[in-house]
Amino acid sequence: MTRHYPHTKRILVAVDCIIFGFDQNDLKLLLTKRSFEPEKGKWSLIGGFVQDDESLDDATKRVLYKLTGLKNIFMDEVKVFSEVDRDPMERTISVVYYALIKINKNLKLSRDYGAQWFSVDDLPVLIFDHNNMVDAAHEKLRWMARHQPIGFELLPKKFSIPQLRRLYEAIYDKELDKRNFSRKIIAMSMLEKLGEKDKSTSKKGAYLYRFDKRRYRELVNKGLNFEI
Amino acid sequence: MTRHYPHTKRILVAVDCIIFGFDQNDLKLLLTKRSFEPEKGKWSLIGGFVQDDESLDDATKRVLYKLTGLKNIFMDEVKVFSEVDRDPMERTISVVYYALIKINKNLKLSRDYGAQWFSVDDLPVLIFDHNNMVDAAHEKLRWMARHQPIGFELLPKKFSIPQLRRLYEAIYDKELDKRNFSRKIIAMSMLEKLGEKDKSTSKKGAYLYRFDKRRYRELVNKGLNFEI
DNA sequence: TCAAAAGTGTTGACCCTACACCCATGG
DNA sequence: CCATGGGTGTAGGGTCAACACTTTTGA
Repeated sequence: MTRHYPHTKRILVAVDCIIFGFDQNDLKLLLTKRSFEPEKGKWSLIGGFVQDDESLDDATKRVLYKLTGLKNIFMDEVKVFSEVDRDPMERTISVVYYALIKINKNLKLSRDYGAQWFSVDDLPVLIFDHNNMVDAAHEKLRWMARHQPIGFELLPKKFSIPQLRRLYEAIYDKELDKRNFSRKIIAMSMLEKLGEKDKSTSKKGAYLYRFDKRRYRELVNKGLNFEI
Repeated sequence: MTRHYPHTKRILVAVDCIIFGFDQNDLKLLLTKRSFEPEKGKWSLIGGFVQDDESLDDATKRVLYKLTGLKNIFMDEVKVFSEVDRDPMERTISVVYYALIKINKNLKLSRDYGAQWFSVDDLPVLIFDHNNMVDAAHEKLRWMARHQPIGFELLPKKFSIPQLRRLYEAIYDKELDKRNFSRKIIAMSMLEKLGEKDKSTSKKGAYLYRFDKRRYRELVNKGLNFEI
């Protein structure tokens, strides 16, 4: 015997991803050319319908993997967009995620989606309510970056303090005092200083650091609360 | 011509609400006896399926109204629960909201749901993943109450500082220094002091205040950031 | 008159901000 | 040798936490 809840018209469930990356000085996000109707050919977020056998997290991982070839991407739910007419073709609710990835030469984007990086403050018009999704995701990113150590997800494993500062300046769209910033971040003692220097942005070179996740967790257990 | 996206098995979309209330000293939440299969008769969150013609917010408002008779309840999305087998009957994803209401003698709960208030730290076992939903909602409430002035939604329009403090003590499950607390909250100057006193909890009586939303917005525009 | 809750002030520690100069080095 | 970005120290103000006693009044 198969039992069912009472019938309602079908509601499709989708996920859409705001994929952030950081490229030296700019916070960017990845947009794709929509490959199917409606609005085929327009700029849109990457997304997909949730399948029978997957949770929303699974669906998001699948979508991200197909585009970037990466697994274990940092991702976080933002909110659900569910206005009745948001998709003109059929009733679809969409759960928005943001994801953080490291832009570097190893990153090989699938050619299938016509994906392109855009600076967050110079975006094209997107389909449906996708611009609103971006706004919501950006706001959540700012909030989370301030209170959780997620900024490191956007940087290479080894990074310099000035690089980290530029990242936060890009996220907050605000200049930060370099002395205060480095004092604060070092005082949290969750960074491991490496011997090497990064000379790509200056002649003197800047010391490289690594985020020490284990140490961070210890500190949190001792009552540290991260805030930048 | 009707166009459709490719077919997938139907996924039902539901909302579930964690309704918080504050009763003098305790943070409570409202549970109902489930009235349909599966798990009929067990304690559960109040919820409902999203209908064709409503957004998630609409659905949540409808569910809250049917139970409490109230409109304009404060509510906020927490996250989506979407594990494939979370509902044994049929694939259902559920969007969790928390809502804040004022418990008082005007509150007339519908008799249809067998609803009952429970102290947040003395809850029964709930159906499905509802206990996890409560945990997620409670965490979000703590977070939000610290950073946004939502605590007032749980108190009567007129309230005393000690009452407000007891509320925050209940939310954080932590004692707060009454001198520091009242200094801090008054310094934010978003409360309007009224002439009257509340004598229900002491012989001396405590001055009543009102939250001044307009003033609060002004302060935020001037760069205040609320934090308790 | 006493019990019970409300109200109030001070101090020291810490943290945050603002600010300017020297260092290292590749070109 | 000089232009460029990296690195560092200090002082003042503000904020926060810790702490105890007086006030009011109903019972």
